[in-house]
Amino acid sequence: MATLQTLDRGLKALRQIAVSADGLRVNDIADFLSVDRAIAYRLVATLEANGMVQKAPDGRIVLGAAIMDFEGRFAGHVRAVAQPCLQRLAALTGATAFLALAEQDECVAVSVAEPQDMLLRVSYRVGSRHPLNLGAAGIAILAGRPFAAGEDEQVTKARASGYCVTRGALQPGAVGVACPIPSQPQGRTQLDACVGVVAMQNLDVDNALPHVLQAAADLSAQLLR
Amino acid sequence: MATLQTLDRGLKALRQIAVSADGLRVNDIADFLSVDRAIAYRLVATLEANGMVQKAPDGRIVLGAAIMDFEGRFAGHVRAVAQPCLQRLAALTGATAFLALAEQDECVAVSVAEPQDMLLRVSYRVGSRHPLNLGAAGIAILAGRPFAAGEDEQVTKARASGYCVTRGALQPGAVGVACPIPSQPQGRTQLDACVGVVAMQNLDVDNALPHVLQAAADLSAQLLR
DNA sequence: TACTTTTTGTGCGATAATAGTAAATTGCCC
DNA sequence: GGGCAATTTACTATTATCGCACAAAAAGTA
Repeated sequence: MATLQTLDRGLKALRQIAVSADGLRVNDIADFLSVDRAIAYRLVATLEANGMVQKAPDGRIVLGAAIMDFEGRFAGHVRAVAQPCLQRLAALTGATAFLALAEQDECVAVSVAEPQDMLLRVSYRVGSRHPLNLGAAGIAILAGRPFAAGEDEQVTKARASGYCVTRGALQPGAVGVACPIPSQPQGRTQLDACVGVVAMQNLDVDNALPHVLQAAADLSAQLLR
Repeated sequence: MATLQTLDRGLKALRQIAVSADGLRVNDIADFLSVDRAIAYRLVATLEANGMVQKAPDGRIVLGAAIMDFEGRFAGHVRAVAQPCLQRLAALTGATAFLALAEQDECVAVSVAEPQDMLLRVSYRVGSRHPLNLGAAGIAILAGRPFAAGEDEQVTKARASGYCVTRGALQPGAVGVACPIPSQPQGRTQLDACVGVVAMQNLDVDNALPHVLQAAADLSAQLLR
């Protein structure tokens, strides 16, 4: 598949700028791409002309206002794609199904489906957030990332088993089951997201688990090409 | 300043894909850029290789998972830059100062500063959101956008005057003053954001207004270099 | 001040990357 | 299978890009 060198370099630079804590200098970009500084200057100039980056007064290059056009947009897409899958998951497990994304060091519920035929159900508000290291959802997301030194033992265990079960972590009496959305075999992108269900103590974990894993696989296929 | 044609086209395509409701087809991109379809295919292939876009099963091109690297990042930057300015604004007005961004059709509080020396203060939780057409913040953001047919009269008025005052819109007894963050003279990017203050009924609007306007101008200069 | 170093930016010719044509392949609907 | 659209490849002229070298400004140093 034919790719374009100049665009490829520009996108790699842009992403590197995005993930850097306080922006990059032109030299950093040139080093990162292993290209001459002149090229980096022209890449930056083009990114800047499109509003994707801007220069801080001290010369650091940081994200620009045009990034706003992307804020929330992928999450919105994820929500739309995930909804039918979550509804199926909720119906199969009789529990509240959710898809959550990592945002900085928090876990955000992006999409939720509640079972139709239950008298009592746990509701998990879309947009609600909690620390990543709390609850099945956050732990599952961490487990989807590469091993990090000093990580919680629960995370290591969840990475090995592919899922995570917590009881009463966020709410007394609530049981959560979640697993990370795996990356695709040929894909290079990792989603930093998880699917799961949450219910009262009566949740049948053994029944729910395979459905959650299946949902994760389905979503992976749909969201990661 | 020298810009790179290939990168420029790729970025324009990417942004167009982002703002489209349900993705674009290759033909749309070719038309939009006024280039041959073969070029559009190569641009898309490069964007796709970088995970910025992906092809839906039906051929539509939508944003890809790599966009996650940008989600929340610009908002985070905005928050950091805005904080000192908001603290000043809170001190000058004795009211709670906030910066809010539009996200889809909601208004999200991104950064908040409360006055130090007040016994009672209104708190405006970071991350809280409400419909854009409700409250001074949302109306100010709408007023920062170009005129839209059928928009609320309040918005039109706010666009003309450059600010918006609401009483009891979100909470009975609360007064809000907000104004859009203007675009820079030479800039082409619009921020879709607003600054403002919110307080109890005792807010001295005549005193606060110039400070709010000044804060908006300051932030515009800092965020939209 | 003068001098050095770093950072930032620009001409310009050679050349490799791209554009754009046309042709081939694939997938899909009748 | 045949027709049609979507997608990909092959290929060459062209031109956009590369990357050296050079310049200007800024920041540091003595």
